[in-house]
Amino acid sequence: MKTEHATILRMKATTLRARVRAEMIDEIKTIARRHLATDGANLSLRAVARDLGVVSSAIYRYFASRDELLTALILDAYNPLGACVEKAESAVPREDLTKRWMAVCNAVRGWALTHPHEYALIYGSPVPGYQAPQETVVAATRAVRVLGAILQDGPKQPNDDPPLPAGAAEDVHRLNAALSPDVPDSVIARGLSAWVTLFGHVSFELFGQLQNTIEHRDAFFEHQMLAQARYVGITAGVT
Amino acid sequence: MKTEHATILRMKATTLRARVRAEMIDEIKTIARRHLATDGANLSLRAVARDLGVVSSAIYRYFASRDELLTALILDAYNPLGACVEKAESAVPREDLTKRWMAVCNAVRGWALTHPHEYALIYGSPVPGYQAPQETVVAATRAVRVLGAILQDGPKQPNDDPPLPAGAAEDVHRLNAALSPDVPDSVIARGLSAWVTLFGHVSFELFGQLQNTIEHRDAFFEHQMLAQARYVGITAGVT
DNA sequence: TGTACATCAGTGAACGCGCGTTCACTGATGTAC
DNA sequence: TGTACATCAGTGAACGCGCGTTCACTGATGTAC
Repeated sequence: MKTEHATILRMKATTLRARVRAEMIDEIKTIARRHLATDGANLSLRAVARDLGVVSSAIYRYFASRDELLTALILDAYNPLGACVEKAESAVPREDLTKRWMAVCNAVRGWALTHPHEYALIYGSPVPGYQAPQETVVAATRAVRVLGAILQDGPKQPNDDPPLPAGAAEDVHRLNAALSPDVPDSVIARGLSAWVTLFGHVSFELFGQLQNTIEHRDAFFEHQMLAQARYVGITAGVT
Repeated sequence: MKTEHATILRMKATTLRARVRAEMIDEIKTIARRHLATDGANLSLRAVARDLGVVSSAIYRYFASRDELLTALILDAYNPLGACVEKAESAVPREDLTKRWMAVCNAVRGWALTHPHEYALIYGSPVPGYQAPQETVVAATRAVRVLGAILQDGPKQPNDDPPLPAGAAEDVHRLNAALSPDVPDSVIARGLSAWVTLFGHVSFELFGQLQNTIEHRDAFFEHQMLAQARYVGITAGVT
C-alpha cells in the first residue's frame, strides 16, 4: 500500500513537471512562429525569450540551439499540414476521387494561406546555414501519401505518355511501390506532375508571382486543379 | 574650336567618372550576390563593404539603403534569367514549337541551377520586411512573354476543358490579350498551368523537395516538361 | 591655359541597437531512504 | 512521515561578435571662366 501510494505520488509529480515543461516548449514554439512572420527564417532566440518574459539563456533549458528550435518549427509545420490534408480528404466519400483530390488541393492551399510563414519555412527558400535533419524529410512525405491513396483507388490503365527514361523510371517506380503499388508508373508520373503543379500554384500565389496577373485566385485555383484531376485520370465514379 | 575641345574633354571626363562609378556599382552587386549564398536575403551591407575593402559608409555613395541594393539584385536576377530564356528560345527553328518550349524549360532550370541563390531571391520566400517596387514586377514578366510568343505560334483550336469561372476568365483573358492575342483562353489556361508546373519543378528541385525521391533529375524534368508540351498542345510541326 | 570653385569618393567615429552561446549561481521542486 | 540529497528552471553577467545609418571631414578629380 505504502509503496503504491508513493509510486502514484511520484508519477503525479513527474507528469506535472513534464506537463509544465511540455507547455513551456509549446509556448516557445508559438512565440517563435509569430516571429517567423517578421523575421522569416532569420529567427532570434533573444527576441523569443523577451516575448516569453524570460532571460535569453533560459531558452537553452528547452532547445539546445537555434537550429534545434528551427527543426521543431519545421516538424510543426509539416505535421499539421499533413494532418489537415488527411482530415479534409477523409471526410469525402471514398468513391468520389475528384472530390478527394480537390479536398487535398484546398487543404494544402487553405493551410498555406492561413500559415504563410510556416509554408514559406518548409516550401520556400532553404534557410541559409541550416541543414535539415532526416526526421524533417520523413514528416515531409505525410501529405503526399494521401495523394498516393487516391491514385491507388483510381484508374489502373496506363496512359499513352512515352515511357520514362531509364533512371527516372526507377525513381518513379520506387515511389510508386511505396505509395500506390497497383497503379501504372505512367499514371504516377502524371500524379507527381499534378502534385508539383499544386505546390507551384500555392507558392506562386503566396510568394507574389500572381500579383497584377490573377486576381480571382480561388476560382483560378479550383479550375486549374480540376484540370489536373482530369489530366491524371482522377475522375469521379471510377473505382 | 576651343569650346568644342573643351566639350569633348568634359564629355571624356564625365564618362570616365561615370564609367568608374558604374564599375563600382557592378562590383558591389557582384560581391552582394556572393553573399546571397551564405546569408540568403538577409544580406549585410557591412560584409559587402568589408569584401570590397572599403569602409561601410562608402556603400551609401552607391545605394541609398540596403533595400535599394536588394532591389538592384532582384532586377539583376529577373533580367538575366529573361535574357537567358530569350536567347535559348530564339536559337530554335520557329516551326518546332516543342523544341522552343523545351529550350525555355531548360533555360529556366539551367539558370536556376547555376544561380540558385538568385533564383531563391526571386522565386522563393519573400524577403521579410522588403516591399518589392513596381519595377521588379515588370522585370518579372520578361520570361513569360517568351511562352506567350510560343503559344501565339501554336494551335488555335480551343480544348474541351470547361470554361473558366467568371472572374478568373477575365484575368486569363487580360493576360492573353497582352501575350498571345490569337490563342483561345482555354489554351492559355493550360499554358499557365505548364508555366506553374515548370517553376514548381525547379523550386522543388532547388529547395530540396525531391531529396530521397527523384535522383535522375535531368531525365525526370525532360520527361515531365515534354508531357506539359503535349498537354498544352505545343507540338512540333503545328503552325 | 591657369586658377578658383564645386562635386564627388571615401574615411573614421559614433549612435543605438542587435545576436547566439557559456557559465557559475540561486532557489524551488522532486526523489530515495 | 521527515530529512538529506539530486534535479531542474531560471538568473544575470559576460564573451565576442554583428548590424544599418548618419555625419563632419579630407583629398582627389572635374568644371567654368
